[in-house]
Amino acid sequence: MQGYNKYAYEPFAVTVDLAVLTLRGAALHVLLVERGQEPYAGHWALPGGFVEPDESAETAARRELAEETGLVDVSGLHLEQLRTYSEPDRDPRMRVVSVAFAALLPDPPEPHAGSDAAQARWLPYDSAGPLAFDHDRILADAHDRVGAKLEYTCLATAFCPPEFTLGELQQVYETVWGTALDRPNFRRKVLATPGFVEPVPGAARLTGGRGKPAALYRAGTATTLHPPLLRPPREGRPV
Amino acid sequence: MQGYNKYAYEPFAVTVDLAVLTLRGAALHVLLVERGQEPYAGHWALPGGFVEPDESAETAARRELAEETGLVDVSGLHLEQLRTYSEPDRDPRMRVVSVAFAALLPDPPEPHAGSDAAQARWLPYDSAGPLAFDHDRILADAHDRVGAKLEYTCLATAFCPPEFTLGELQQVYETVWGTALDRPNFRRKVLATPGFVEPVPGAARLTGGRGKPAALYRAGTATTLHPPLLRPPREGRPV
DNA sequence: CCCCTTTATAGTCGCAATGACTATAAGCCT
DNA sequence: AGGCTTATAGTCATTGCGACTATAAAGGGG
Repeated sequence: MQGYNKYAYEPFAVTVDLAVLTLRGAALHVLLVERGQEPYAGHWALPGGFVEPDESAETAARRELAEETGLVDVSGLHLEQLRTYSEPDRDPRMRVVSVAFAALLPDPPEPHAGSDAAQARWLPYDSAGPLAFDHDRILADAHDRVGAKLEYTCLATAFCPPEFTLGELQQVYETVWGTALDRPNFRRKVLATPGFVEPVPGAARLTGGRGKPAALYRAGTATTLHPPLLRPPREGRPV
Repeated sequence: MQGYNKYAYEPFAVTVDLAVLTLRGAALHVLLVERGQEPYAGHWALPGGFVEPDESAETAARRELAEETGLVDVSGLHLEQLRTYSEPDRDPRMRVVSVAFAALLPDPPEPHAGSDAAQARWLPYDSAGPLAFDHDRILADAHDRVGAKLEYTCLATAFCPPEFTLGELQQVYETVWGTALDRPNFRRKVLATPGFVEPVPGAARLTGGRGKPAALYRAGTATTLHPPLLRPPREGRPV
């Protein structure tokens, strides 16, 4: 970066790509848009767009998130920069460097088609088939990152509405990790971690359907979990 | 990213910035270059440079790493993408988006001045004063990331030469975290983690200086630590 | 040459965290 | 009413880990 001038560099297009994740029932879903143009016309892709001259990648990502989901207020949503994808051939048309983000939503709204008139919808993570460009890789990286951060941060509450039950919180872990957790142990662990969740004071209870009504909790003030909530170790792991 | 054309976007300059970290004795050091030109002439900055048209950010970072350190073979060094810094005003001259990397070196070579004829040297992390641009932030983020990854990955061996003693490995943790660790407990934990380190078969021993010679180990095949090696919790942490 | 310092390694003890499990409570459904 | 479902309370044994003691193997200074 010493002594460069305006003409010493090659200009790049800079975009953001978003892996917008949410839980629908017991399945992880991702927001995808259908491409209308070549390349990859007819393929599904992650939503995204260009970073404009006066905004940062974070600002651009939040703007795109609002546009694609149709949500009015996205200020409270968790948005996390994943990494930047810059392989020279990742877009066949031109040199595009993309800053990827993961966004976590509690209650998924029905998406409306973006300004580009492309179709947008939620697809289950497992059946999000081959995506355009390197978006399969980005989506997998998003999943890995979120799964890892569940272990040692309070990220799971970002998937939950403002007030939630411990069962819903456990469902987040089980869905993202793809493993079942013991309910009493999960409960003990969460409640023993200071600042993870705090009970809603009024004896508020929510009855969603069957079974005994559960107590409601809010996200606490802590951001990290000490000690972490480790996922059960995989069986076929190298010894 | 639907239906853009060549002229629908604003071109950006894309650079890489490197936080090259190493251990000298018992202190964490970072490789810095002195800027010769405005802005921030005379200030220290992280090494870096432009991404060229035919290379990815990772390739550019490894190329810059070789140039700045003078090392011939940087293929075995750990290079990790941190995040991308894209605030519109982070460079007063023009719009520059920078992909930041952390690089970990075992034995620090004496740096030679880069092609820009700027001065380059190792500085202790703690006395790496105010840096140019947003490089203070980048350096702090690199330190945070490395400290966190020591907990749940085998990253510490990236600071060590091919063969090392457990005392040297412990020194990595103590230096990066800034805390003292109990030696027998550290040893027990490391040896109990399958794949973290493996003993050098020949009864090889290294006598660096005083004390009983220590057994030598190599980095194992594992990449993650299960369960993690947690750093001692800070005292004044919110309850 | 002996002792002292330094570092490595072995092992002990007790508490805290956790996995596996049982039991009870409180709602809905038929 | 009885059974199903989910929430919550608690038990028990094992593991992990922090704190600590002890022994071994080197070098250095009188």
